[in-house]
Amino acid sequence: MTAPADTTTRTRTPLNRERVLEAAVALADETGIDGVTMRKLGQSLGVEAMSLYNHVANKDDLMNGMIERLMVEINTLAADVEPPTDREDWKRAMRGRIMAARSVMIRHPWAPGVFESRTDMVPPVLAYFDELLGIMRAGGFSWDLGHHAMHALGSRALGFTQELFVPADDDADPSPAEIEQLTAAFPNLGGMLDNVAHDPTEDSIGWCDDQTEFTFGLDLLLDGLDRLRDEES
Amino acid sequence: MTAPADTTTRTRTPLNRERVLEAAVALADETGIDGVTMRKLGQSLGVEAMSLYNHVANKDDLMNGMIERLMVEINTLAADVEPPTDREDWKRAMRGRIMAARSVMIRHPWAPGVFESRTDMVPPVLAYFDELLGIMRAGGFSWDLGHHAMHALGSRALGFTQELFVPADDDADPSPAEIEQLTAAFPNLGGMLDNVAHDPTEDSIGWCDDQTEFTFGLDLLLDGLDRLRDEES
DNA sequence: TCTTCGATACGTACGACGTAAACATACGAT
DNA sequence: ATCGTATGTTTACGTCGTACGTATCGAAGA
Repeated sequence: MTAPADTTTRTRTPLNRERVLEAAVALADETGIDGVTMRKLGQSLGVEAMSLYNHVANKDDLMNGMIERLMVEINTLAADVEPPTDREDWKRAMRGRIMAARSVMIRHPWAPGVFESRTDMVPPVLAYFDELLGIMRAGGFSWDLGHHAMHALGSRALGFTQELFVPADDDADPSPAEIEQLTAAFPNLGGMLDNVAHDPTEDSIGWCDDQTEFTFGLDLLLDGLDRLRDEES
Repeated sequence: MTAPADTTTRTRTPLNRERVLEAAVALADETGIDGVTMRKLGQSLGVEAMSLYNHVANKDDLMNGMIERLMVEINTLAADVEPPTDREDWKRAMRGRIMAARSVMIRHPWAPGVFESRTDMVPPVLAYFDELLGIMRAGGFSWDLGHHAMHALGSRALGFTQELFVPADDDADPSPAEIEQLTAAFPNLGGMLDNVAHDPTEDSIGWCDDQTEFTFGLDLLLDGLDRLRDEES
């Protein structure tokens, strides 16, 4: 049954943690996070599922590793953003780093969900937040205000916010009949749908221009924090 | 084997969707959302797992139903919050409703996770958002600004934000050694830990006073929106 | 009163999942 | 040449969601 066939002809590329995580990220990009099972991940590496456990403690550890990889990606991009040049420049430096994080999140749509499900303190995540906090400190924030600021930003600091409604895939946009029904039951939401411009040429997931909404909320917070910082000093 | 024993003595209380959802919420409250499996839910109702499918299409539908129940709870509380009395009163009315939502989320700690994992438009959720939007409209918001506002608030409108780090349960608070290590590697985070007051008498999950941070972020956004509304008119 | 039928509950079964345990192989240092 | 250690395989267990067929029951019609 098991002839020692190819052991001589092919020296197997050795697996290691990095290759496992890389494959996991790639698999998640292709098939979504639910497509990442130990069996399928093994398959994508030409290996049995249990072999993965030599490089990863368990599935939780695998997820943490995937996050770690993303964070390295983010921190690399963030390193290209100019550090603040003076006390008033904190907002620009911060915004740049957050938008860098966001660009990575957009490349890996499964990532926000994984981040949300995880509560462990992964070092590269800490490094990222430490840098944000450092920028605020350099901008004159008190420890207290900086602390509040991190909470106020929340997941926005990592470049994502909860998408309220992602329309089901079966028909991307709601039909006119559905809209009419919705407008009747919920007049304010209906009015909004009628009156808010939805430029279909923009690349937007569903109805709203993600980028616009994200920066709107981000700037609202950053401007508010800027005002508080001024009052503080 | 199967004597028709108790069919005469006991008329079984009939199951229905409402009872199933109620039991599911109770089970989630007791054992966490992962404790809610079809088998265990059936067990808690004295019924086989498959019987539940007579009242619930599938597990997804069950989850939607649980959310629906929570939203009814929220909307009931929100109905007690005075509607805005004049154009300037929008912030109070909005804040009250959001804090009502928050009180429900705190009673059901599993709820944010379920909300985050769901993308369907459950009617009572729409009703809630419709009401928030109505309050803003009554306060003089344009459709556009109201729309941006909902995005800016994000999950905060439902009374929760992503908790960045929930310390592992094994030891609730990090040990001094861990803190020292962390401070060394991440000076800004370390400085914050050293300098931010953490009143242990407050009921706070871990290090930060949830309520304080939540209202801080919420007010930051509401104040910023108020300023934009003023500029708009 | 007896029959019939639709709704409801049960029981069994299947495939997928994470992973424990025992085993096999390969490799670098002695 | 040998032997421990790191790595990959095989088998198996328990749990999950749920498809499918059967049994039971209350109410309506004969």
